[in-house]
Amino acid sequence: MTRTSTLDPRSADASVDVTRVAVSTVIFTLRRLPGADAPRVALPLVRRTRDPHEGQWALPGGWLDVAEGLDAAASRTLAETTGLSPSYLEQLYAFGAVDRSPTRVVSIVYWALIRPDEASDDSVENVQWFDAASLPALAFDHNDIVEYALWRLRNKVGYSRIAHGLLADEFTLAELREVYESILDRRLDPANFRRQVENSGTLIPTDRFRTGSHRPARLYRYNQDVELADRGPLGVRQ
Amino acid sequence: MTRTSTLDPRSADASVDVTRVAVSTVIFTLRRLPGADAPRVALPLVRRTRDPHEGQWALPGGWLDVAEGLDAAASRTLAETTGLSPSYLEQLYAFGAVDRSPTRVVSIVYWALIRPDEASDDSVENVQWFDAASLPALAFDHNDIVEYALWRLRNKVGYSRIAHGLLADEFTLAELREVYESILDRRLDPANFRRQVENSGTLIPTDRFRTGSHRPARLYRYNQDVELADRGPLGVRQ
DNA sequence: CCAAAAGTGTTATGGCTACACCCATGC
DNA sequence: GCATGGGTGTAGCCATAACACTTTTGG
Repeated sequence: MTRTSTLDPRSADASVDVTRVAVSTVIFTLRRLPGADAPRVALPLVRRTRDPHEGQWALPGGWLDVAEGLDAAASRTLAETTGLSPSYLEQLYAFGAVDRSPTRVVSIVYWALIRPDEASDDSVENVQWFDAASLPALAFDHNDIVEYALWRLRNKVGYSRIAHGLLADEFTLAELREVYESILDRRLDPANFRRQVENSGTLIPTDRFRTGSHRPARLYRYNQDVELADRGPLGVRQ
Repeated sequence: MTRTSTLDPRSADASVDVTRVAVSTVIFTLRRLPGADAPRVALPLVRRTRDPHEGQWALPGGWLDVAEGLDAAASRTLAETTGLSPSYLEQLYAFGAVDRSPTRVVSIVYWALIRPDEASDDSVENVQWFDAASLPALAFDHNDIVEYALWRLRNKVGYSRIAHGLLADEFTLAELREVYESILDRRLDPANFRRQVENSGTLIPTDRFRTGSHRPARLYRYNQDVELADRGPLGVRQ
């Protein structure tokens, strides 16, 4: 492959009048704040160290490499900027307004879920976790993007089983219910929730129990035969 | 704005090692075939006149201009290649597999609906309407893309009111039901369909009736106050 | 024993489905 | 009149919601 340096789409030369393709990801997890009872939706942001919006917080991402697919680019840029590899990753939307950046950038945005234990806090430089409900002013149009991702998350939790992407392998029904309650921001009836999820066939009961408080709760595993979400005819393409 | 000709992303020079951004659209309409009872889902394809897959049928589209948003590019390329302007247009997915084209192309794909009366057949050169259920082998990964768009169409018709995008301003309940039946490929109970759609509050009854066969059927209009589909916090952005 | 969460049972409600039935028009 | 689609009524079914109730642990 020949590559002329001046044509490298990853160069930050603003005088070059081309459209560049970036890939960003909105990663959600649940965080239990010290004083709070219910966990909250949180996401990691990266402090920008370069000119457009330098110093402001932005979604993790990077330029699309000429020799990699979109999904691969999302995974790679995510790992490079935050060190995270999500349990669930799905394309969200392509943002391409002319004025969303000083230079012309089309961003293919992904959204992802990560288990709380995988969200290694206080590790990588320039990365910080924020409460999704109270974000600062982000770089570019990233506030809008997060808002849209949150909408998709709340929507999708209603008709698919993505909530499992926020839990460890084994979990109690109360923990699963807590995930739904945090995302939907309303209480669910424990009795009805149990029956719904039991009848869905997505859970496998184990012989183990979570002890420590009151009556022990049975631990469940996720039934891998049932997909997290119906993505239609799109498989692991890209 | 300065533009170096060799950097023009719209040039078809395959030796230039950059990622170019294209915009394509899957446009659906309903066509009543001569001998058939029920209308069928149909879409227009464009015969390729250039090298990659020359002579094969492909989705209408074109290169993204540096100074236009994604939605605008979809509308423009659609009008340029087919002369159509849809009643409903929504982003579908960004396709960016490395091997989907000889040169690296990321395609932002839209899907659209058009009313049968607007689908001016036999007009534009190199454009032909195909039955969505029996397509030939298309250029690039366009067969997969159409399959995904059909999946989205069938999904979305279940929880939104996009079916109106395939009808004229005034229509009978039987005509609206026929749209649903064609997309979902199954019969719906006329009585239950009537009640469902009446209770949804999306229809405004008029004083006019469709005559010509048997008992006249009341004509309805679409209630503009209710959106065709909930797109979440994304408005008319781009 | 008591508090609290785990887990079960029961009833009401509302939407959907199936289908019987009446209405109005063309022929 | 009669065939046909327009339009209404109704009973069964099933998922959900609300909530009373029992069970099992920690303290």
